[in-house]
Amino acid sequence: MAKAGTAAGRLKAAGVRVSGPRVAILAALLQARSHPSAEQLLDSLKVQHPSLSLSTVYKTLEAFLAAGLCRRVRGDGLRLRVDGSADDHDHAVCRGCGRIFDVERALFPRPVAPPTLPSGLTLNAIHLEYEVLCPACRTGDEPTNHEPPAPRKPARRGTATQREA
Amino acid sequence: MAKAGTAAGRLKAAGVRVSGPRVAILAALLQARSHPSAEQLLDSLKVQHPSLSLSTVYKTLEAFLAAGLCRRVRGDGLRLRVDGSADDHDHAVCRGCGRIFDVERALFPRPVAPPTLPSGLTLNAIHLEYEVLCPACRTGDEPTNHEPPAPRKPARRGTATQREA
DNA sequence: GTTCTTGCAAACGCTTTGCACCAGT
DNA sequence: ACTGGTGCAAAGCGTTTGCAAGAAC
Repeated sequence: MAKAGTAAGRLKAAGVRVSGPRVAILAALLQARSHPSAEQLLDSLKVQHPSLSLSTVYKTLEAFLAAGLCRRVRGDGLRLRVDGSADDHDHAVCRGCGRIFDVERALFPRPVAPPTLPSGLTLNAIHLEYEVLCPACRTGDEPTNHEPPAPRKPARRGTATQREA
Repeated sequence: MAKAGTAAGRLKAAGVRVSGPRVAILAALLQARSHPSAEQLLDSLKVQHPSLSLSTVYKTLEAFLAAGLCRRVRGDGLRLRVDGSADDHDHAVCRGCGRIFDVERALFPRPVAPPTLPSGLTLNAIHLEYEVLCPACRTGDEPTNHEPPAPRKPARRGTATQREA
């Protein structure tokens, strides 16, 4: 039986069927400092698992998400990004390059839950996200693209007063 | 010259060229209680502007975003949703049906900004989002889909411990 | 008259799905 | 032996783009 800390062990513990691809994907996820997209995961695994396909990555991630083995990150908008660490923390997204950084939740002391939301809404969770500029993007004033191959259409157009909610 | 409050007036004030479609789209945006997607906007305008095309809606929204006439909302994930009201407020997204509700910012008294983020990140903005259950989705325990035709793959799978960041 | 917008159609990127084969239990 | 994961290819959805005709300035 696999040791508790290993990827295989975690899979068993979560009740997901163990397989080569799954172990590899989970391992990559756990050791990833970035918050990889499906394609980034595939790329990082192509060397050891040349036969691995993108659809397997997606299906596997869906299984992991359902099992609570990773979390979905909002990030740059229109692409799936996952977070291998299960513990609660917030995210800081760089406006320039789209990279996602982990932020200790304690940094932003959040109230215990706002009294009542309008029109009978039941609060489920509060999601907090920091929009930041990372060191690399700050020095070079212009968005210095880095890690992620830049999603479909991230922060471009330095023209006018553009804002984001 | 168009009156200040009208859609045409706002367009002029924002320095965007005025045109039939633009006036119509902005008007629809301003009076929309929901936070429409591009396609929802198109649908709501098809009656009065049958020739309006989806690509025009997208291009127009991009112009509006750049001019600060509306804001992008994170919402349900993989679809563009816009918010016609320019003033600062937060959003509550229903986990069941994906509808987006406005929330007064005052409801969540946010600290003035956390001191420092890790590794030299410069704070740009803090985004706050409530994950809620709306009255309709709460009574019918199962996600009672409503307004938006349900995006690609929103909250489904009642199976396991699924979570979201 | 010049510049920008419109609308069509086609391309695009990311994600999902169907299906036959294969591996885990 | 059975259930469920894998990989391929194709479809799907929302969005973007190229281009010619037309409208705003």
